Amino acid sequence: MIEVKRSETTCSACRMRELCMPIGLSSEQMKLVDQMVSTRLKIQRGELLYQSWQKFKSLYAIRTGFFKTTLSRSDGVEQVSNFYVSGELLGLDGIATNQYTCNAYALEDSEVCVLHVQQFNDLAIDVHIFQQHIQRIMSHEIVNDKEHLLLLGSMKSDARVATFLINSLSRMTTRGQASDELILRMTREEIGSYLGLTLETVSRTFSALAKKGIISVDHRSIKILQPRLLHNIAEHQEQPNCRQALLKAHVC
Amino acid sequence: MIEVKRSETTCSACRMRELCMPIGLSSEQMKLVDQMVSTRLKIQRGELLYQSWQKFKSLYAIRTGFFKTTLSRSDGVEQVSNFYVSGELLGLDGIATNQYTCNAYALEDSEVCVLHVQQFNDLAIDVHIFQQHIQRIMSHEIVNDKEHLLLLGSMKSDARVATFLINSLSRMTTRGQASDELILRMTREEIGSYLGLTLETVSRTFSALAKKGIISVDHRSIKILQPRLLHNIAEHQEQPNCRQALLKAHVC
DNA sequence: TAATTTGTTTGATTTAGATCAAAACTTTAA
DNA sequence: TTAAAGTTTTGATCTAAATCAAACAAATTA
Repeated sequence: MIEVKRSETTCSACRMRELCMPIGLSSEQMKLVDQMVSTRLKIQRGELLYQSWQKFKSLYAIRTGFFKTTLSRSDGVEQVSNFYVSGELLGLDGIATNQYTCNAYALEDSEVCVLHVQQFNDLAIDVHIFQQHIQRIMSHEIVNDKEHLLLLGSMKSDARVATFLINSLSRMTTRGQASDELILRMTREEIGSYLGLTLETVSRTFSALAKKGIISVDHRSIKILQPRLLHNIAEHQEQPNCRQALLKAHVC
Repeated sequence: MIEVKRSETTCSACRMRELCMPIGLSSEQMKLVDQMVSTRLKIQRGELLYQSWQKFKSLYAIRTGFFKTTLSRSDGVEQVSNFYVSGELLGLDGIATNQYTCNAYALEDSEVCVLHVQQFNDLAIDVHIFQQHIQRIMSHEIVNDKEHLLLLGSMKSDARVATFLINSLSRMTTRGQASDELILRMTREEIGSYLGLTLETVSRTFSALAKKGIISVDHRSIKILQPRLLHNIAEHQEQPNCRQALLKAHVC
């Protein structure tokens, strides 16, 4: 009876199980996971899912929708730190200090599965494989952040924008149908903040790429016409610090 | 007998146990951890501990010494992604993909405890509390990376340098004796790479801070004379994107 | 429907920090 | 001890990207 009830209230369509938990749990263990992710939450465009300094209570698996996370500077300005699409996990930054360290906003009407940390901990005691999986996801987050560090620390603006387009596209295609078209869910300002650029520079770079015939831009719909050339631009990161490149790698 | 032997070969002086593993393991479990960290490795200044794309075999707890990790750009130039002091854990980035994603260099003669991943996994099955602890360390790494992202994405050069000095000092003092003096183990070029600046800008910023009497610089020894003012500079991050600050936080 | 707000593009100008250059200082090697 | 290599400082110049500005387009709201 509980079984039947759960099949109604549970995240059965939630991609959590397929995407985030594709590992060998017994059906007994899987039931526990199901119970854990049974709470859903709808959240509207523009709303805050959680906020920096709030007590860490849950992880959130995105069922549908689109999110950005931002980091708050001491002067109150927020810098976009990442974008998250359906199937991805929000809130991992909270584990370290039991407080969230960024703010998560829905950029479109979204639905998430709530994984309460208490249930999560209870479960983890039994299901270490689950915990190992979370560990893997966290390590992935570290790897992503390092890539982003590299982008912010040493790539010039057109390489940053090109990298952003390539990554956005591949993220879409791994989660859905392959395509050369990209629907951006965020503003130029949010892209700029994410890439350490102003919105004007982002806009100008889009225009320049379009003029060269590498992409076509129709408001928030971007078509990648010459992926090869776009990759070249993303990789052609000799400036700034060309001198250093020369010294160390004998390039330039 | 094994007990006695272990006390000789084991990382008893290794701060691993105190610093990285200060959690409630039974003495039985602690024995397992001790066995696991019993392999030590000496590594000389300038040498590579592990390298990007190598198979992930171990985590390394720094016993003594100082390390930098670098990210490799596709053109071969390396950007410094972090510095690590004794008591900290190297190699967490390898868990996600079973390959290291950065290069770890010793900046001075160092000694590490080797945690072989196989032993590590076997142990984790028994000692989930250990695994939880690793999880916490990883989450901390994520939090640190996010802070670094914020620095690279939206702080101007003097705030970056001030933040670097403050963080370096606090990292030293948490691990040792409190002091207002800081011995840098890395070159200006490495600091610049870490902060997304050129070595000249780092040097100029040091000189400017010294001229103002906020710090004093004697080659690689830095004395913090006015920590209050240094904090102000680190936090005074209104530029760049002053307009955005104005729009969003009504500052400037 | 017009009115208002929000987001985007493009142009002109400015500037923080990069680049280039050279001298001075430190460390290591011979 | 000198030599050679590596590191740091400081100055002059240049440039990529920020800032300022204004027109325009899209999305919301009245």
